[in-house]
Amino acid sequence: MSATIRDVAKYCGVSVSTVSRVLNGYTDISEETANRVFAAIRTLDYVPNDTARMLSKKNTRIIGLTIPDIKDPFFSENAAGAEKLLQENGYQIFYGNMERSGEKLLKFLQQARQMRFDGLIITPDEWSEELLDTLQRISIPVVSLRRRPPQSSGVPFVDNDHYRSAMEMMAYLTGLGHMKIAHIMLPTCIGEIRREGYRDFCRIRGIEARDVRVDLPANKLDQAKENGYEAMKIIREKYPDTTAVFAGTDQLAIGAMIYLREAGLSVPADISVVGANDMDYSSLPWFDLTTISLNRTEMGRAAAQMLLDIIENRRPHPENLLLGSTIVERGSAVRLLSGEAEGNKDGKAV
Amino acid sequence: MSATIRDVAKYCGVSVSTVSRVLNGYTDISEETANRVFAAIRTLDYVPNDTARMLSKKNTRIIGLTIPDIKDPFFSENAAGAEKLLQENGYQIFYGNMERSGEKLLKFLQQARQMRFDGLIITPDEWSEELLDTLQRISIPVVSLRRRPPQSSGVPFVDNDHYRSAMEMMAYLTGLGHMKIAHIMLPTCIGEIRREGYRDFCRIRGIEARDVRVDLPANKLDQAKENGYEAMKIIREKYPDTTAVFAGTDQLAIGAMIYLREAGLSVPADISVVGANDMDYSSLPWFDLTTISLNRTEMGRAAAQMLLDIIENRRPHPENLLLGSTIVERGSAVRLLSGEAEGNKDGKAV
DNA sequence: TTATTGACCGAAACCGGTTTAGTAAAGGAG
DNA sequence: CTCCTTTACTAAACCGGTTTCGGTCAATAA
Repeated sequence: MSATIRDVAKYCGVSVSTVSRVLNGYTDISEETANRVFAAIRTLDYVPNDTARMLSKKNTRIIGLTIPDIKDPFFSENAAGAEKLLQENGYQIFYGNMERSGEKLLKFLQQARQMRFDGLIITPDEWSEELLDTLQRISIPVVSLRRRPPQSSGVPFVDNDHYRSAMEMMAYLTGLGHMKIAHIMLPTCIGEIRREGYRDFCRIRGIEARDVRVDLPANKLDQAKENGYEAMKIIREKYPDTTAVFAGTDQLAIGAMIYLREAGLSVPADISVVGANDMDYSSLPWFDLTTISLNRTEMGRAAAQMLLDIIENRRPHPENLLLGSTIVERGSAVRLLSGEAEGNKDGKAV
Repeated sequence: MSATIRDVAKYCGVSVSTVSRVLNGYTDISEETANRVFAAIRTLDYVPNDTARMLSKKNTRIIGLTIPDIKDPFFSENAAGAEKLLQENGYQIFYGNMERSGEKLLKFLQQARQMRFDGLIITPDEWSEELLDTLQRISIPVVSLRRRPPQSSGVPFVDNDHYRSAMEMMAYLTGLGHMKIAHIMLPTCIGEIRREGYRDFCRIRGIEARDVRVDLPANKLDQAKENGYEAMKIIREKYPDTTAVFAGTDQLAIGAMIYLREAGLSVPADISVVGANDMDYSSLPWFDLTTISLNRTEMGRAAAQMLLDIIENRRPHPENLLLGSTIVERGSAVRLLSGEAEGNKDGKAV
């Protein structure tokens, strides 16, 4: 097999500990010895065995990061943000694809414990009792990304402030003169928060709440388009005078647009449509979707930073983090023509 | 810290080796002893330390899998296919995001060697000398996915037969009566193979080759849409009588469609457009793109299978694998009206 | 009765690193 | 010249598993 540290030591006539110290950058080594060691390492093509190092150092410098669904549109940028920061700090990321399954998450946590990961960034689809128990037991620092744990759990999280951004989007739409705004909600944690923002805004401004909930099975979230379609159909039947639709995600918005297209209605001339999350094809001229843009890279980075702070004990009681977002104005939502307008016309947010 | 195997042994008055044997399912253990051990494991909440296990077993049961680019549209399904098979065989996957960088790949291989991965599935964007050298040196079984290594390297690969599928697509288009078919090529390995198929088909059938090469920098492959747009512009200028466009990927096709839309031409009435790879939004009614569909899950699975065969020495000299593909007929390419048709009208492939 | 066999289990070496505790030699202070 | 530091290094324990080799004991065969 490949050379070990003892081979290196023997080769240049020093002790094993000396080689180890050279490798770990200790300063109480003469330059000459260090050079001999480096030379030996080169000629023997020695590569330290990380599994041995992990065992004796009692840390792995591996962070587990769960992906709720490998097609999750947030995943790539979230991961990129986290990975960059963690790698700068000498950590590796071990990704786990959960496929929207709570069981796979529990298995992953078990693995994390066996492999002695130094930390975890998780995005669980639901906070079951078993999950909270397991998190308690494994005693690995953990932060939740994009999912808010029960307060009692003590698990810190970073998320976007979806409540606020829903409010802002509604303010934007009313600012354009819309007062009959429907909402398509996805039955997820985030979807619920957004609807909450939508409803509260409606209540405060005294406009009718027209939210439609689509009931995707949790493992079929990729069917969002089909569900946006169905939801739009319901909206047209139930609230035919709706002038704007605020969809819980861009995918739902596109689904809604498919329905509208089939119904012979054009966006935004006949009806405005906005989404949330800013998918990469939302900007295509066919959709040109006005939407809520989240800084996904920053989110990943923030979660990683929080985790590092916990691991390195810099922050014993981490506070949760709610990040802001911005509305990217494109062409799918326009000012309501005066004839149809019924609300305020100040054109500004509340 | 958490309990060790020695704690368990002490707790139930047996030797360490006995506990180990129980854990590893040896049969020379009395049922009574095994039960005592299991009970102890439960009450002590013992979880074996995988880093120690890896060290003594001299294998990690970890497979490294590189992702050329975290937004790579093949990644998710490729990974899902590989992961399923590997997990069934007790392996974990360690993903590495290469961000289209050859240097990151080399670093990943270094890591793989330090961590003593049992195998590697890689998708390198180019086969540099250094890469081949490193692969040679690390002595970890490796298979290449979606990239054909130099024959001399001895690295086995699995890929789709892009040459053949390009030919099939051309046969499909000529079958629809098109004889003036342009091709948009992406400057990648796959792009080159597809163009080869396109050109050979043109030569064999005696039709003019009208291929346009777009020159994306390798790290900006996500700008495919912009480049499809530019390429389409060139095609319109250089070959204005073109009746069908075969784009090297769906993204290029969409970019071409954006240009056509701006130019006031409609697809497929004025011009047919087809793509390749079948992205998930290619089926949206706005595009309804006829394209080449590859079985990406199957590809990942095949690569994993090949790797397992190598690792377990079942196949000392693995053969490369070229998978087939199918054309999914949608609405973006139609039969050329007789008035415009100039070629054969048999409506079938060559 | 003795040898053989098989079931069950333990002692200790081993995997390849890190780390602690300590030592020899050289240099400086008194 | 002795004592005290420093410098440069080493021996050996340790991390927590696996595995080899062998031993004990009871049952069976000779």
